[in-house]
Amino acid sequence: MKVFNTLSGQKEDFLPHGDEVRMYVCGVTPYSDAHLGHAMSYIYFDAIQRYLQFHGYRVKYVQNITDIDDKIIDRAARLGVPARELAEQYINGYFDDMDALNIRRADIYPRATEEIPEMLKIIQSLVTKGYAYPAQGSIYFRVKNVPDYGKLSHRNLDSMTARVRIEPGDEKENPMDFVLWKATKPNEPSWDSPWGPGRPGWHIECSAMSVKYLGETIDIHGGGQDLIFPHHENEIAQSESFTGKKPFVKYWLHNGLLQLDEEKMSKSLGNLVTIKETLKKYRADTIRIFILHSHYRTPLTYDEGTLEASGVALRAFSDAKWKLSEPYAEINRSISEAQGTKTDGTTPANKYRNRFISAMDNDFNTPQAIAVLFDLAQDINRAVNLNHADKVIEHRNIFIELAGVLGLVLPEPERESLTLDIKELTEIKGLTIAQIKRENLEYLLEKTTTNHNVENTEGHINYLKELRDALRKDKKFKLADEIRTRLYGVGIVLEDTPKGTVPKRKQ
RNA sequence: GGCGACGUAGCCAAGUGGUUAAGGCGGCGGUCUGCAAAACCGCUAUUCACCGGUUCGAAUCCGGUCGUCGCCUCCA
Repeated sequence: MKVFNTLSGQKEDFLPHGDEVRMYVCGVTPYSDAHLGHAMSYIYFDAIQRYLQFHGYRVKYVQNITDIDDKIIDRAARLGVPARELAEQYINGYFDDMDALNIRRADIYPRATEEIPEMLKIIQSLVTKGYAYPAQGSIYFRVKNVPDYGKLSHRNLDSMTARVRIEPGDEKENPMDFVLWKATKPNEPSWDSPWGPGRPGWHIECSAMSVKYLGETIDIHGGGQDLIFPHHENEIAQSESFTGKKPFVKYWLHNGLLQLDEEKMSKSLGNLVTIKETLKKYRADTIRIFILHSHYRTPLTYDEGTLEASGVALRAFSDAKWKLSEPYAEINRSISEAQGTKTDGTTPANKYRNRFISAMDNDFNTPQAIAVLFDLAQDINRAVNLNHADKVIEHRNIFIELAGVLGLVLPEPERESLTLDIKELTEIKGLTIAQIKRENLEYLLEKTTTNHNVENTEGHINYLKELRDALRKDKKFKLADEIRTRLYGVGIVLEDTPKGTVPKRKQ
């Protein structure tokens, strides 16, 4: 298995320290709703975590929550609520989003405000060792004491310093020094420290949490490419100076950033689409296919056309997975009972699993992994067409397994609910086809097309379907087709199969 | 200015030295169907931004040009 390591700039063999992979991914600062860029990053790392487990590793996954920082304080002050309360609200929203996207929870979500003692311990040690110095109640990290500072972002102090503007009144020794502990300002949350009241700088929490929960050297540290500098660079400097052990992280994995139009999607630029908004228009699986169909290190552009295409792809996956359900169930059940259905890992279908593994072993190539799913889906459909039940079941099992590794749910379409009975229909239901008057049909179509409340339209749809079946039997195709067309107009597709008509929602 | 990445069909997107350049969306033709839809079958890049070079051989390596993006300030 190979992974691309930002530190070396190359693909390297993945050799974790033990049979448990220790993985840390930078989490969010909860002061507003998470956007699709966050979803992208966490979906990638979710797929990585799932794949590592599929591969046979145990994984210990830690993700921090920066629940105290300038933006939280500003926003809370503007809204007149305590910072803690604001953070709590958006942390809950964040977890709702992650759950809705079927992103597995990390094992531990440490919060900055609950890890202050750990951070102070590290800061104290850094001061003692000369890697940090106090200035006006704050503590700064002394970057020039770290000879290999810049190794992750592949730059050196001189080139960085040349570009930095020196701000007047800056108490730093060197403009590249960064704050470990911020002296408190009036009306801000603060914690006691040996240097007076204050709050932690941003970078220190990750060092503290990583060391505390995963140890002094971990296997994977992930995040967006925008975190490489300064955040991760500074984490390395702090952590390695504190522990005296290198490397702090064996493999640095960074995902490319989501673009909106010509720019990076970001909170500070304000050009974003939140996860909640996106989930109103697209299913979680659709979003996942949209994201995973591009490699994690490549930037991806938010595009509704591409999302729509992902939705179409999802429909194909879903249909392939549920071929054994109505109306195919009966056919396939009889065949499978007659022929038996064992799958033992040496079947021809296993070549798909091997292709999937080769793809994912090569720096988590999810686009290729998804291509394998398409090929599998095609094989399932071919087997269904030929009534080869053994083959259907064998391929379907692998399909479901591999789709699951990518975190795709592919839930069964809800068809039972189409049998709801609606009061207004009962009086019409007694009529025979010969008695159906144009007005009755118009009435039903009107009911269906104007009422977009799903609960109340199911019964209408189902009745229209029955009506249409009867019309088709009577060869009244013009009217039957009109029903189909009108339903299509409100997002209902009627598919006629040899075993009957299946109503489906357009994706 | 420094560092990093990218430019592959109408669109999205793999491939990074060697048989016919994955896969998806869209489009076209066919099978099936009363007609559709879905599914299946076939077609849809002699060519990988452009110009040079290395090589028996390059989309893949090297140099240059043009264009795009990210980081260098908080940011997944």
